[in-house]
Amino acid sequence: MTNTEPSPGLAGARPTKQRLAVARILDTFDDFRSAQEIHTLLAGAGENVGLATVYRTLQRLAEAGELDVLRTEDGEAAYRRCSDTHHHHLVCRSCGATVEIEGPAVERWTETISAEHGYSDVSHSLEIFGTCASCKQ
Amino acid sequence: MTNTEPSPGLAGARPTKQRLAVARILDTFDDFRSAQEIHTLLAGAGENVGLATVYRTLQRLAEAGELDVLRTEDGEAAYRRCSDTHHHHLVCRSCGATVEIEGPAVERWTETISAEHGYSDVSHSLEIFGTCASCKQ
DNA sequence: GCCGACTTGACATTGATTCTCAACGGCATT
DNA sequence: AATGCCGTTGAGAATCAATGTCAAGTCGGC
Repeated sequence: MTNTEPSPGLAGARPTKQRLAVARILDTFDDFRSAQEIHTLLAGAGENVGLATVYRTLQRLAEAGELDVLRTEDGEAAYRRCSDTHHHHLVCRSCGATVEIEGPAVERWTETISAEHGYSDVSHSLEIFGTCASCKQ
Repeated sequence: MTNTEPSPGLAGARPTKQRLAVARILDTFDDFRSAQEIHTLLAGAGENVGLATVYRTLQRLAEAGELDVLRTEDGEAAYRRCSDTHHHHLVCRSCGATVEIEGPAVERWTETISAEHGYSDVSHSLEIFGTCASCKQ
């Protein structure tokens, strides 16, 4: 029997050299990085992956829930690997350090609110930006 | 005595024709509109205000807290007049209808969390996107 | 090894936002 | 009312992330 479930961490996509490279680089950091940054990181690691491919791959992974996406305060998308539970982030504005946060209360709250107003098909985004202790001084 | 407090709704900026036009148009809708849309609305109203000026004005007003800003799911900034209390939004993905939401609990929660992790200078963004009742069917 | 379907990458393009800088317009002063 | 200072404007160029294009390359099964 052939294994129908291909390489892990790739959302079922063909495990091409490029996608593997992206998947690998994602393990080397644990804060949020923009697609452009990731592209540069790859180049620095000797892996020449086209920018478009990086975008495509990140998007696919994000859709598949393999990655967290967030919009920085100036509107760029940033990615990182995430645990599979739904959660939010506390992000340092200057160094990018991230803390994963769970807020069951918030989840319930948003659901109640949207139901109350007749909204369905609801998604929400909650990000907290601040300056972390070490960047403070 | 000279009135030190200039025109209202302009964040203390000089009340130029352009700024007044922007301020006025903001009163004609109560959902979120992108800068570009606002620019077009102005043009449609016969007020020819430069795009750059629209951007500058909106930014200034937003900074002054006269406007709410939010990032749509695809990263564009959208604006609208807001009440002066801090709050969040429940936005319809398809028609843009907006409900203003207050969540003292969330405010407290974010503050506690960030303090817990040593983050200071904290701001947060919480938006809920969904499909409103009328767009549902 | 061969083939069709899926991927890639270099490049062009879009679209929002910001920058530049000379011309302009408030406004306090004379 | 005229003057000068300084903030403001606008047209276009410049940025920059993100997406589209399409021919060339690659994967995996047969």
